[in-house]
Amino acid sequence: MRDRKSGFGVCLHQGACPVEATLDVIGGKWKGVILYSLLSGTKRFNEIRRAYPHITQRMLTLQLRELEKDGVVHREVYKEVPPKVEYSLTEFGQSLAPIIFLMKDWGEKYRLKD
Amino acid sequence: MRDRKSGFGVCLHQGACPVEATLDVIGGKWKGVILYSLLSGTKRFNEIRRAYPHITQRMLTLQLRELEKDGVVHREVYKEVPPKVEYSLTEFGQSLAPIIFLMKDWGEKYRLKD
DNA sequence: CGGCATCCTTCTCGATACTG
DNA sequence: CAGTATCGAGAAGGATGCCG
Repeated sequence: MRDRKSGFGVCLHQGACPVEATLDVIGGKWKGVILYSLLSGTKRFNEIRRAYPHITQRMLTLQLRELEKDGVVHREVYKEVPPKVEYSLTEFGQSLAPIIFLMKDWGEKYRLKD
Repeated sequence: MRDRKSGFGVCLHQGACPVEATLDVIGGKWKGVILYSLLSGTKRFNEIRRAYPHITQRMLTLQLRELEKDGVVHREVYKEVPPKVEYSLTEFGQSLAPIIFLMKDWGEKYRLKD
């Protein structure tokens, strides 16, 4: 599913799995948390890192790049020293908010079920 | 995230990522579609296969087993010849319906954006 | 600060073949 | 019909080090 180049296109044109199309955007290993943290506002790279220390720097970068490529996250680079990069949701990304919030609610409600 | 044995427990007890808890349940490669197809009612194994021919038999089995383990899908085996196995959502699984539907809506709305 | 490059390990997934 | 078993390729992910 994560394989946008091959599998996803096929999936889309079959017109049979809109759910997968959505999961393709938000289903990455850390994308849920990243999007969730950006829902509360623009964040710097290390702000997100501090919020989720168990995400490696590499993974955070990679996932953010994919989210950027999918058009849900905006990356603003300030040409300063030291560098400053801010991430925020695009308007398109905001359209995912209801889903993220529902997932948050569900997770909070049932997390202890196990 | 898929790694329930190590990562998930940690995530849960940190109490910091309810969104991940949800994605852990529905974020598997084919779980979205499977759940979506079960929302419209009980299905036999090969019914789901026919609906999504690009899911291999192996993967369908594996994903269904995980969903069963998570308590969202019920597996009913009829002791007949030939065998008959029916899959349905548990009541717990039904609680995911709003999320799945939202994801379906989003996917339908934005699938052509690329 | 916010990365990227590299190496290396782990895991996922598909293909194929076999079974009650 | 509804699986299970096994193999192997490739992707995902972690650790580490370097850079503007």
